[in-house]
Amino acid sequence: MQFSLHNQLKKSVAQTIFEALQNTFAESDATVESIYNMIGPTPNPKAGDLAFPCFSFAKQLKSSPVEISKKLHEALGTNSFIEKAQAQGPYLNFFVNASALFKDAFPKIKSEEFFNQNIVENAPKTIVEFSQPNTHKEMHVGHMRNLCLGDALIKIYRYAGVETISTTFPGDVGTHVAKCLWYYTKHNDSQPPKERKGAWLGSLYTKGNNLLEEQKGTPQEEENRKELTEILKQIEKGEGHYYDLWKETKDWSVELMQEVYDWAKVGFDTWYWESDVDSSSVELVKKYYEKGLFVKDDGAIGIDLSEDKLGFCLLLKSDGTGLYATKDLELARRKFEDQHVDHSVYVVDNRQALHFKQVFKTLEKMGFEKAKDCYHLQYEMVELPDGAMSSRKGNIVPIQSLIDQMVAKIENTYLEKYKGEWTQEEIDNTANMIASGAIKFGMNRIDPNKKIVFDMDEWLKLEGESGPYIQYVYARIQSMLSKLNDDVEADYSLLVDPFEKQAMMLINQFNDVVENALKNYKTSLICNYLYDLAKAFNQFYANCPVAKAGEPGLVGARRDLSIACAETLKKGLALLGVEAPNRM
RNA sequence: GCAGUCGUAGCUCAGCUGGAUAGAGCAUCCGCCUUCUAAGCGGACGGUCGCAGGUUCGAAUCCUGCCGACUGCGCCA
Repeated sequence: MQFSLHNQLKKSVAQTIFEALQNTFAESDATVESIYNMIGPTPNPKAGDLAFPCFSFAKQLKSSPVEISKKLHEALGTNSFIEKAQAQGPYLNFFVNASALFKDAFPKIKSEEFFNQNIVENAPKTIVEFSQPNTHKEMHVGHMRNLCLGDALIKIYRYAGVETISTTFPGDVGTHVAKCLWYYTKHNDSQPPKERKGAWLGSLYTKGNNLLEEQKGTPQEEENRKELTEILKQIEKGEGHYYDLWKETKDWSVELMQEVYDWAKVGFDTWYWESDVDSSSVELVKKYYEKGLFVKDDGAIGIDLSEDKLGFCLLLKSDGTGLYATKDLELARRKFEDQHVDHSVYVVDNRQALHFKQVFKTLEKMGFEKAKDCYHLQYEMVELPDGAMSSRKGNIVPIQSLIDQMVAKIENTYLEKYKGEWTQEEIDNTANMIASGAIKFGMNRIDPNKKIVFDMDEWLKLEGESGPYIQYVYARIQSMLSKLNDDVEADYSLLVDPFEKQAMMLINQFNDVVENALKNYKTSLICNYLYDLAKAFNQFYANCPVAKAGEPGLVGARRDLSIACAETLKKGLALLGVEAPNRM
């Protein structure tokens, strides 16, 4: 992916360096763009705000980095964003005139121009597949990580100017469904509840699975297997009482999923069902088998990928039915050919790493050019302190239970003081907004390849580096602004406090963070940044009075700085799918 | 056995594609509400960056080996 030079400060400094370089070292082949990408942070504010390391030029310019830095410094032209430059050893450091920068940036922040730049150039049309829950099971907090990750990624892509399709691929067929329906028909004697039937259905799956395990090795085993096969057959054929039951119960699960999606305000442009691609994927594989790409081995059909060190990828079982990989081939074909995407991202946990390597390699061998633009965004599991969560065993924390406990905690502690003053509706809305913020921020905060050990008590603490911390800053700013006379004129040159500067510099970095998040598929970078910015605002707020700043120009300038912080935080939270409440 | 991911403060984690004195949160202890929401701010305590080599002007970051944890490896999804 190609990125634009969207950071005005860095672009302008890069231009200044470029000119100095041209004037001093004619043989330099550095471009404004290459310089832009080399400009980085300094270790501390005393050393400056931006650093330009000169090491990489040493060889080409046959001069020491220290010497280069010195000469560049002497040749440096003026730049309105730069207060002064300093050659410090091999680094050329710049002290930014943050108030000049802010004066330039604030109107663009207010008009949203700052947030509407194309960060990506020549963006490839992208599809992101995420949230692939199974029907007939209950969604747990592990599924939430996937949902939060995928949704944030989509929003970041779209923010950056990439046309993106969001899609989901629920597992509505397979042995888990058969096990659930088997128990439902043969052993269940309770009635489905009136509400949240999907959760009840999920518990039947767990019971069914346990009973089948128990009956292994008994005369019942053979009979059970026959029954499961019969269930699967009827679903595949689309007729019979099991098929009818499947259709009915599937809807219960989908309702439950939809409840979670609605709560999280996540939507999908396209829903692909496993049952949709089931038979067509088998046809697809047969076609390529006839072409000679796939081979028969031990009665089954697959592709030998051992020369790519990916083993053997099985595609048709000896009974002629397909597997997970089979369906993913057909699904990928549809994404390429029906949706015409150039770039395809799969948000799936890291246990599928080999699966996707095999699928992508197979697609490549099938002749799909876009196979090389497929990316498996893998993430580690959410576990409980005593190990992995498993619907099979029944030791899960349902998403709903986390939501309910969190909303209750927020209403009964933090929002308690507003009871009577606010309407119950506002209290409910706010509590849900904060709970959503806590969960989404919490799920995105951790680097994807680190596992999350889920501890309910920890999640219910809404202090420190959390979504509500950021939301709280936003709400406090709104509250402060509402009490402020907003027609005083700002004099930005009065913003000279280090805390003010810190906040202004961070705001300027917003789009750089988005760029990095995109480059590295790391939504966690957005979280880290928002926390830094919120923290910077809190420090500013604790040290610099706004309303009682004294000089009117300073009141206006601090007011605008607060507005800019609030708007940037709000935009950043939105990238995580988190709303910012006006009061909390 | 082979492959992948991870190993930074008591706990949970940042540390961007190597860069200048390793940073937060939680926990513990101490201070700050007669001024803009204390879900906050400040301070103290706390680290041989798993171990050993290597590359480099420079390594928590890259390479190799070892140790440890987790995951995956043909008829589940």
